Amino acid sequence: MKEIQLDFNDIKECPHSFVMAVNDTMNVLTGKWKLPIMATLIFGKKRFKEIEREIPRITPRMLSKELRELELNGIVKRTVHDSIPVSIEYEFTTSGRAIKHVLDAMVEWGLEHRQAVLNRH
Amino acid sequence: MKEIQLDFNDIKECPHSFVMAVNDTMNVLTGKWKLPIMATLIFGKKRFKEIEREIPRITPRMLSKELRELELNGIVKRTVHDSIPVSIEYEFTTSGRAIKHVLDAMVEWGLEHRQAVLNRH
DNA sequence: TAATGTGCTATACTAAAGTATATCGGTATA
DNA sequence: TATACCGATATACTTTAGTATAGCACATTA
Repeated sequence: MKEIQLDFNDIKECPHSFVMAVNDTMNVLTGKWKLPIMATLIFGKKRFKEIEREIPRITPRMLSKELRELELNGIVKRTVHDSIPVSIEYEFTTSGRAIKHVLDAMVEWGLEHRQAVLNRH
Repeated sequence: MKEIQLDFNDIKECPHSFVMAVNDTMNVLTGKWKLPIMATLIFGKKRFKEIEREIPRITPRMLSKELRELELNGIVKRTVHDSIPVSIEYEFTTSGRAIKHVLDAMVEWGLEHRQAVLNRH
């Protein structure tokens, strides 16, 4: 996982902590399968194969990779149940679930912007 | 400019228009220099060289490319003043400026999330 | 015993994003 | 006349992101 380092740092008038915050958020959301994966977890815990089945063209490699990134970023919690056989569950952390507010803002702006663009033609 | 097609479509429970809205927003924000460029335009119009000077390591190729994308996406307006020599100015569209609400949500979540992660250790 | 499900990883590849460097036609300035 | 600023574009390259395909250890079901 390569952290995108937006070269924002040198731009005045914008607190450094804000820049870092936006970078953090972008790093969480960037990646082709991040949002589909999060969408599957909205209504609760899911197992690897469940997520895989719900996202049509994803490969296990990508699912594994993106889940690991989400876990490292503290968005998703991975729990190993030591039943036989072991089952493994993925779910949002509290902080991870809160990213919904960002998505809500994106939906709102996206809808408005699409209208604005259409109205110009 | 390649449109990221998040394969979100097949996931039930989420209106298709919402998915498109989030995709639109992500397409606008994705790209290493998009946010730095937008940051320079917050306080008003700027010329190509002004933006270039304010963003330390950007190359003219990338600035040109990202500005063109922002223009195509209806975020930024490009105005050619036919003075001699011509000067060209870039500024936010109304709809473009409104993306600030999304950035605000990202700042808020980013700050809270960073705290949440720190508190766990 | 064979086939199937679970939760992955390894290797090799293609495609997309970003960088480096040079150049261009016009205008203004020394 | 030489130099520099403006707003870029062209070509070639490297790096990162994503895909394709195979396989593995273990357990269950037929």
